[in-house]
Amino acid sequence: MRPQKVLDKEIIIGLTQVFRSRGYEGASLQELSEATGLKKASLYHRFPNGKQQMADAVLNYINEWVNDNVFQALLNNDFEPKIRLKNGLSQIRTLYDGGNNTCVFRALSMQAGIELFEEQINKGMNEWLSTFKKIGVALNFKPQEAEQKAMQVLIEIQGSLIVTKGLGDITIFENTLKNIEHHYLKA
Amino acid sequence: MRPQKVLDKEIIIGLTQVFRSRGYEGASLQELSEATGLKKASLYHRFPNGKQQMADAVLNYINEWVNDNVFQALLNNDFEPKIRLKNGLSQIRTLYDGGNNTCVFRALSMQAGIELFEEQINKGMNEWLSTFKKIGVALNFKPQEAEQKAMQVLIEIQGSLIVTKGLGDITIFENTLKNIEHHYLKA
DNA sequence: GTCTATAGCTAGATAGAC
DNA sequence: GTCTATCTAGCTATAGAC
Repeated sequence: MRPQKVLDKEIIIGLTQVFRSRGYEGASLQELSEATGLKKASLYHRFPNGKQQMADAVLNYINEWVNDNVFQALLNNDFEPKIRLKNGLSQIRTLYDGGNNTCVFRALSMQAGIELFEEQINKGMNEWLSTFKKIGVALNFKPQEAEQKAMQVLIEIQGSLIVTKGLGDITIFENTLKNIEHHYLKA
Repeated sequence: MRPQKVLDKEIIIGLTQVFRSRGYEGASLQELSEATGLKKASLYHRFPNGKQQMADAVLNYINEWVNDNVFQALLNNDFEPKIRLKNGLSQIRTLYDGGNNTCVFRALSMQAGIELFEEQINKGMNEWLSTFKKIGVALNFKPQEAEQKAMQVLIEIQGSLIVTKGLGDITIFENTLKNIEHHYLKA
């Protein structure tokens, strides 16, 4: 693993903004350069394998962020399950900026992207599933029910982000987060 | 409206395949040419405004297909509501080839695409919502419930397609269609 | 480690023969 | 209406000065 200087994180954040909004093919080196404040040649110094390595770093960064924030909140045994769920959903709200951001999985899973990043996207989604299964079990659902609920959560989050974008209405995303909470807590 | 020769439809189908799998920026004129069997210059003869007009035609084509098949099945008063729902979902299965196809709305709603096609995507999604609201009302849900259910359907279809792609498992899409049917018929 | 400059290529788009 | 040939601009990527 490369050593993480302070500046590195700022670069990754810039790359993330571009890839998540434009997708893999839509993200040009020029725009990546502008978003990071590094000239193209400097980006290639940091990422010798070019654009693919940059997108790869973005996926790793988001994966870490989700682990450290979303999953950490959901699994933190200092709180009771209901609170953990609320906190986890709150982190998800932050991750997608209340519905304004698109999901990196979505952005990088069109044809060209999925061919390059299939493994990471696959692994990432499975981690969402297994973590939400755990919170379901903690909330006293049977393992099989918890598994189904986890899949439902993943689908609803992804779907609501697409519909939010298509209709230009972030209340759709917000309502979906509320519905997810209710589905877990009412039964 | 341009006169629709037989060949025109084949061209649109080729364009659709490319745009839906690669997105707007990912679809190159070369690939569009290969998929349609027309050289680039010939494509420009048919679509003087270039790539944007081609994607526009794809959106119109899919919109028509959905109207003639999905919505027609859902609204056809020759059948009772339960049957209409089943038939509509069956058409949706065809539209997305059982989960193998991505949705054109999704493919064309990344940054570059949404800027160009916002209006059509917005309109298209709203037609899904209003049609599914109608089938909900026909199944005796209150208008407000029917509206919520319609939104839920749109979200679940879009989300399941994303997750299906990300996990490479078309049973996810199939299960979602089954769940949608149950949600309408059990209550 | 960052930059300017540029290579090599492919993109979208046109001109003009047939 | 379709084609070959070509234009320009933008792309990813690299060379080499500092």
